[in-house]
Amino acid sequence: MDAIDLSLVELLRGNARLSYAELARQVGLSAPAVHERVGKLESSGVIRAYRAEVEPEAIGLGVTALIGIVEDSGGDTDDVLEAFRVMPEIESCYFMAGVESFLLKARVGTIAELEQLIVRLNRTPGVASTRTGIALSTKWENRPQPLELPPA
Amino acid sequence: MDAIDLSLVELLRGNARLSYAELARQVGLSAPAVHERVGKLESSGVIRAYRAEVEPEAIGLGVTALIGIVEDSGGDTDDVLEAFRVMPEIESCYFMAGVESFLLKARVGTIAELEQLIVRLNRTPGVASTRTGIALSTKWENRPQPLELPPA
DNA sequence: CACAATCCGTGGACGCGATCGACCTGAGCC
DNA sequence: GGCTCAGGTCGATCGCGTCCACGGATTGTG
Repeated sequence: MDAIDLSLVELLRGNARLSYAELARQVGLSAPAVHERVGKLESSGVIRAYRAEVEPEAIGLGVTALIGIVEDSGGDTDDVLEAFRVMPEIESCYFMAGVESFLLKARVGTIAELEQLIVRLNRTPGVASTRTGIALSTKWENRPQPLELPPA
Repeated sequence: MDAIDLSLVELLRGNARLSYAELARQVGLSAPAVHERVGKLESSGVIRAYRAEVEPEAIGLGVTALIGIVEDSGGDTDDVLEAFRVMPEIESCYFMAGVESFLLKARVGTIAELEQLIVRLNRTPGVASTRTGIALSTKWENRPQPLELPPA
């Protein structure tokens, strides 16, 4: 991970569809060299995926909720996790410090669907209680932050 | 937005670097037709961006926090928002229903940087208090959910 | 020190993909 | 029926992706 790798990562975070030729021009290498570097970034797991970011309303997912989960004292955290994993509405899942073991970001089409999701969560073995907050609007999301070179 | 557009969106959410030729094969159209459709999806705002998803630790952002913000009764929400907008550590910003007006997702390199961020947030005019939760681990994040065709 | 091995790059070649323009077809409308 | 328009296909051109052979710097070693 040198400075050129960081530049490549930053460029691809801004626009994942840049051609290798364009990346090469930006970082001052040849296209094959960039191709190889990006390949290594992918296989080493630095770059996990390339995703199109879509307006959620346009695909029928207009309701965003953030849900805190308190675990049962007797529950198995891994079982709870697996139960969450198969719920497609849960887009993000963080394991947290604090009373609430998990914080989930979920997206659904309607409030009714959100209600059903919450019921399912509360019924999940190992879940003691849930606390749901509704996002009235998303000001921004997953904004890539500018990278700074690590102290040389 | 017909079924083919939805397929294109779903394919690009899974892999933003698919070629137009490959997309064309998948949806059963010609490459120029796909090119035009995708162009329209972009300019109509359905597709907002193409981003490489990067392992945060690899770029020195190993600490993730979720921060609830309670606003001052006298504060101006827009001013608070603008103050948040210029803090690059804040990757996501949701305007919420409930006592906490905002929920922020922030990423920093160290706990010390998180401390500084929280201090800055508390000093921001219009902010009455903050409540910070630290993510011990991210189980998954921004998982694209499978699209279902809207009821025809 | 000389040498070999390795890493990381370049340049050339070739086939595929992106993209443009011309043309075709079906639906909606006078 | 005939116009118009939207949205597609086809064909051609040009640039890009990708493979390969080669070269220079760096490092480890007898």
